[in-house]
Amino acid sequence: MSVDAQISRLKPGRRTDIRRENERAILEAAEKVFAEAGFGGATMQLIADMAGLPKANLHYYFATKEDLYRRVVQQIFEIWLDAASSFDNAPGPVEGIGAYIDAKMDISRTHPHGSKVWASEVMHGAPVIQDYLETTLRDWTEGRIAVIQRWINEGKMQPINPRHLLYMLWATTQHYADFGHQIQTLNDGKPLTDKQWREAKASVKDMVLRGIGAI
Amino acid sequence: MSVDAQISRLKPGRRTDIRRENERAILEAAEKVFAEAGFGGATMQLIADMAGLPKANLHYYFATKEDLYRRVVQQIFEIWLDAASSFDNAPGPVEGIGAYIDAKMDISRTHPHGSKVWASEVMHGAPVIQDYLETTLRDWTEGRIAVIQRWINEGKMQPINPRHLLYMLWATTQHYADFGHQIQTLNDGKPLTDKQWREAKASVKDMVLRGIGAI
DNA sequence: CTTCACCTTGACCATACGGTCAGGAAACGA
DNA sequence: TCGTTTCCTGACCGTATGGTCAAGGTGAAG
Repeated sequence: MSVDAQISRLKPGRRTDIRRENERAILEAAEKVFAEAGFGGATMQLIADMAGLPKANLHYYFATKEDLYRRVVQQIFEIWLDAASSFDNAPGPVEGIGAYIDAKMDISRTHPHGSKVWASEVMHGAPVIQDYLETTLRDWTEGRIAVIQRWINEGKMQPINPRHLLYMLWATTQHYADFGHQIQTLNDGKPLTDKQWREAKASVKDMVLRGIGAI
Repeated sequence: MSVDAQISRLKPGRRTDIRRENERAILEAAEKVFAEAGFGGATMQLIADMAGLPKANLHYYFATKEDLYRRVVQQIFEIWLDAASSFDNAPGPVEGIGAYIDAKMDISRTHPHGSKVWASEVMHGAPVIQDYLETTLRDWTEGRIAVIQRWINEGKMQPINPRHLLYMLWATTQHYADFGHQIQTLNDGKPLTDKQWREAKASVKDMVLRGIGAI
């Protein structure tokens, strides 16, 4: 570690703090605006207002609207990859897939904006993160398919098609974020309560795990 | 008599035809452009080019961009409502829900653009079709919940939460349209073949029907 | 042929947007 | 205190977009 880095760690420094805090505020505002208006409908002015900064200041930290958008999308992808670890080191589908559903449902509740931005990005043909789909996501998917296939071979679940199981997991869990507005409307216009979220998670886990013959 | 003349005689009238044909072409182009670029990213010029008409002509048939968009969204909603009839008059969940999955999966394949437009609309808070959600969709949902509850009471399936079953059906079937690009990327960049679509439908039906204890 | 309703479209306009820039303020090290 | 780097921001610019309009074309009815 360099001397500079040591000093930097001991004394965070006003400068560093300013940059970090402003970038954080901008990314948070951008995530919300991109989610609610889409890339084309979002404006730098609106993001700036929501972040409490002049528009010109945004361009100081993020050169272009695309740069800012790319950062937001990457952020979500990393959160999802982290959640994917729930899958690993599980003795069987009940624990592994159960934990994965729990993790993805929690993210749908805590990061609904990010989920929508991702969905929008993919729906528009993934112009920004196509390389991630072809590398990281593809590798991750193949790995989990192998795990699921192993569970099938070990007789721990029915011989279903692992790929379509993954699609069902993604679709179902992300639906609670992406279509949260529709769900809220069908819930008398009120957001799901803690109890209702627990019920949702339990329902999804029950149907999926029974559907693959794991329970 | 020529074929043209025969067709011409069958046609109700040139005027009506022109309007119908142009509106059809505009709506078809608009559905695609709105799906691929979002409402904010779509431009009337691009829709016009794709429909093969001057931009000013679009505004002759559809006063504003919002009007055109609204028509596109309503069109999809009606298609989905039609598919919902698969649910009715079924003796049990295997036939009713099985047919509904078939119908929704077919729509995901034949109308991927419309599905994306709908998803985008809901994700952005349903600014245009909120009233549909609160009336038609809510009524339809309550009706199907009653049907599912009846099947449960009759012992034809496990006592799962009907509401979350519906969400799972919507999420899973529409995923094949909305996230079609991601699925294609994970399929070596190639669209699903007929065989793969049959496999997808079978997998979804198998997992769902088993998940609710109907098979 | 004339009339009239309907259709077509190039040219145009006001606005809003992404992005730039110059000049100044604030923080920091020496 | 002084010099240097980083940060801040009002004013500005070129462009693209949704929408308008007036003039002209077209076909069917009488």
